[in-house]
Amino acid sequence: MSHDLPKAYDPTAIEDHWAEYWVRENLFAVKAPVAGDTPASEASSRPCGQHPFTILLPPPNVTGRLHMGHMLNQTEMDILTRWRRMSGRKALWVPGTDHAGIATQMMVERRLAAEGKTRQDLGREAFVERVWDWRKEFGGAILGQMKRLGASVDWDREYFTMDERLSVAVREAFVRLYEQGLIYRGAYIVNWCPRCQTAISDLEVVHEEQKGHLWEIKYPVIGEDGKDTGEFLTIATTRPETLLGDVAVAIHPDDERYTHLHGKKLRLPLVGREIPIVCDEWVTREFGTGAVKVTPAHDPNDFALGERHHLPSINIMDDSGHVNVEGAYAGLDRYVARKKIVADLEEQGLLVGIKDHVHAVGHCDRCKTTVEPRLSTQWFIKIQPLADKAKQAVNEGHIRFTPENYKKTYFEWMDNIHDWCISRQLWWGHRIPVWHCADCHQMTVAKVDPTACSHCGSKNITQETDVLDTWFSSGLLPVSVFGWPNITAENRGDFDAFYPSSLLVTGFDILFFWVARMIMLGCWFAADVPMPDGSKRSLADSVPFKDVYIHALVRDANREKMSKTKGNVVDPIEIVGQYGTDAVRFTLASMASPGTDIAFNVARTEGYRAFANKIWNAARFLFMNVDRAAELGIAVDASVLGTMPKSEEKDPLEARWIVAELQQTAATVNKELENYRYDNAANTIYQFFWGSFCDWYLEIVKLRLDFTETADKAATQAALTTLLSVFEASLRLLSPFMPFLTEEIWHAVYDGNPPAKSIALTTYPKAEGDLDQSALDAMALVQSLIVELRAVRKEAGVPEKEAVPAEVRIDAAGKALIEANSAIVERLARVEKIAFVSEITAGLSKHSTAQLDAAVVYEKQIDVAAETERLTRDIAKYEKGMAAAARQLGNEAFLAKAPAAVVEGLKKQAAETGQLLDKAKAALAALPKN
RNA sequence: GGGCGGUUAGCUCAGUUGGUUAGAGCGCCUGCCUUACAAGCAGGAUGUCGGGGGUUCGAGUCCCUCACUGCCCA
Repeated sequence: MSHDLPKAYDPTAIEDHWAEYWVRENLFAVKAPVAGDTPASEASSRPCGQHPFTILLPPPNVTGRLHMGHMLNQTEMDILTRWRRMSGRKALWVPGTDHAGIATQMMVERRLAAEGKTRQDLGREAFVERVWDWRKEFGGAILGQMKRLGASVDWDREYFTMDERLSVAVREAFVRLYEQGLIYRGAYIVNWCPRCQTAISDLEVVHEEQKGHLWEIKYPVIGEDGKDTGEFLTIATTRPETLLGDVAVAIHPDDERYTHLHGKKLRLPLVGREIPIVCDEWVTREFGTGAVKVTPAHDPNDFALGERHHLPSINIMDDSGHVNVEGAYAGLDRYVARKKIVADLEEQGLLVGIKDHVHAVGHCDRCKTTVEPRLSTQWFIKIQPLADKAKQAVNEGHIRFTPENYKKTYFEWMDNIHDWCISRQLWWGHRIPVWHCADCHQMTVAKVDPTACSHCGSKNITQETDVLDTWFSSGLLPVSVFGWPNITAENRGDFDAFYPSSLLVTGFDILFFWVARMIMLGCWFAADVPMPDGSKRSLADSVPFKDVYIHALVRDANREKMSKTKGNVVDPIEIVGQYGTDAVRFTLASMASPGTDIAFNVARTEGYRAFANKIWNAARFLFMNVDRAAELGIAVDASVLGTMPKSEEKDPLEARWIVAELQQTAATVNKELENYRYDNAANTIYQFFWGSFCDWYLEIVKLRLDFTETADKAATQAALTTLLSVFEASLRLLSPFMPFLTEEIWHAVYDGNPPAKSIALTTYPKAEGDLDQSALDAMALVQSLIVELRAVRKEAGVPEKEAVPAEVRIDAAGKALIEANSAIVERLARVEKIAFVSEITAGLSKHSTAQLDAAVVYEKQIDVAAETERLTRDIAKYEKGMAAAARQLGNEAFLAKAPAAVVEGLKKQAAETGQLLDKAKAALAALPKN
């Protein structure tokens, strides 16, 4: 690595190289501890900081491409993982993908369709093989993108939910739950997607408000004699086509309009079937006509009502949403059937009215098809026992949510949880380990494929065709990636070391899909794994993770949700190509305030690319000086690198100051990261690097870098040493946020002989020892003088390059400080000589702070108008401040009740403002009148 | 219908348990190619903290209410 850096920072020139290097060198792999390595006694007595930091990547869909949400998610995880690793903890980040049942099957079916084939043409086995082929070829895309972005994961541990070892866990979990009586099979109303032709869970249904109609239909009342009485009962429905499956009409028992109809029967229009009128308090009298048709096979509420009244269920639709009952509507699509039925009703004079009606309609999360509630035989998990445990885990504080609000959302859902439909009518996924016997019709549930029925011994058995919901397998990941269920004395090292994981970082959109289910399944199954010492595992040790950090959504610059249809999707890889990974990461980090959505604006990214460039150029400046020093035989002692820089009393002010600033910055960054305040942490570093290090320290240190023959070589060397050590520590501080840039420069700092393979393996800066407060105070005064002198120069119209004499009024201590550092003031404020006066010479325009007055001696006429405006504005500001202070200080109650420090502070401030006000008034009065 | 949030500078957002006269970045205006950086340097302007009421010595912060707005669940 050479000190020769191009003038402008070009991320594309360095990023690919480091991304490949990190993977190739396998830098972030964490070896599996040998079982018994961590005896229980040690495990429980380890100080908290020594626990490995373990984090699981929320598995992206294997068919997916990286989007901005992934990048935010991964940036946050990478920052924390790199930070923890550098802070001395063993840090393990496990990556992987999930098999995405429906999405992947769809993908492969689409390819088959291009060949003019269907999956049925291939048959199940050949089709699944095709999916594996597809996965081999394309399934790595999203992880490839992750590699490019430099995620510091352990690639040796990459998982895929269909892997053999994870499939073993899925089967084990199913069998155990079944044996515990928590899995059952039955005919219930489920959400059916007619396009995907599978059941989906409640969570996979997206409800959308939609304009529809409320059709009012007359049902003829049948008399005692079995003939129509001529009377009608008018029902209201949003789905007239399901009339074919009606088995009753329900009214509220107390609805006086219909009391006379109790016990009567109706004739189902178009069908002719006799159906009863039932009374049920579930009916809302105010809705529609107060009479509702009951179709148990096609509506969950009707299903429940049907159960209560022992009504039959008539399924009128097939898998694809077409009418499957004989007659005029047979084979029609549900919406075609609706039209025809409405038309027929109208023709028969049974259609009373059509009203506009807005209602929520369920759509398939995956393909947006309107979901059909449909009676079918499915597999369910009896969720309550698992939910109870999962609630307890959060209730007792074993799992913490950030932001905390999500705890409430979690409980809200857990308290209203329904049994989980886990079967899917797909071919791609974990096939349910149940075998049906053709002879005794019993089911055999087994971990190992059986050859005979466990009940009658018949060999005439066939495996269940349904597969499991993908979330069933991803819900098991926290236990399965660390070896469950095979936790034996020999191979339990991973589980002992890494379970429970430390943290889960994810979006709120999968809080229920995944987070809640991991908690349920994790608590349930881990509880049965004894602790390393053989003792029973507590709930605290059974949870899948200790912390959950929920991040927000990445929106576009106008705060709109990104969507393909709107065309406002920002492709992270594309943006990274333009601005560099580091700049995009920093953008996301600096805006990642918990609970707030991120409006992604490239203007911001541009700003952080500029930041990267700033650091790049600071490095160039440094190297230039190191090289010049080397020519004179001045070398920097490399032993100061890699540590927390220190300063001594004898060091120049700027050296003591920048070290103190670095201390403060490191302390703040560590604290903010501890609290998941990526935004505060990033902004603090930005402020330090640019606002303190570059704007002030570098400018001052130029004074010390004297390479002339007469130079004080020791002083130059000391300055260079501080410069380099602070810069190197700053790189380490920034590294989790900008890993590429810092890696590149860090290697250059060591000129090809780095003490480690990567900056990511060095030590994170941490505040040490006492803070040099006097240096901070002194520098603040020097800075304020420089700022005022610059301002006053500007107002006096002094050309930028010209140095002018200055006048300063300040107390004795201040004078001593400024005199000792006059070279700094002269260089940065561009003044040639400082005269200390008891009063600024009349006629010079001056600037004042509470501590000092400053002016420059310059011939140019004062711009009276501008000066008048400025002073008038200042006076208004000070007067407002004085009024506020007077109001409070004049209040007896305030003086009596407010803390002394607040009162003192206010008094001091009021006194300072009073002085500034007087000075401003005097200055205004002294302005020449025109 | 139930629940949760948001409303602070032109834009995007901070603002810890109430405490001194409300902050940042970007953008904007002015002047500078000052040998690390024009992706830069220096200086500057900008707010009835959504409206109303209350508690308090003191409210951007706590309570009530209204308005607008976003999300989740049914």
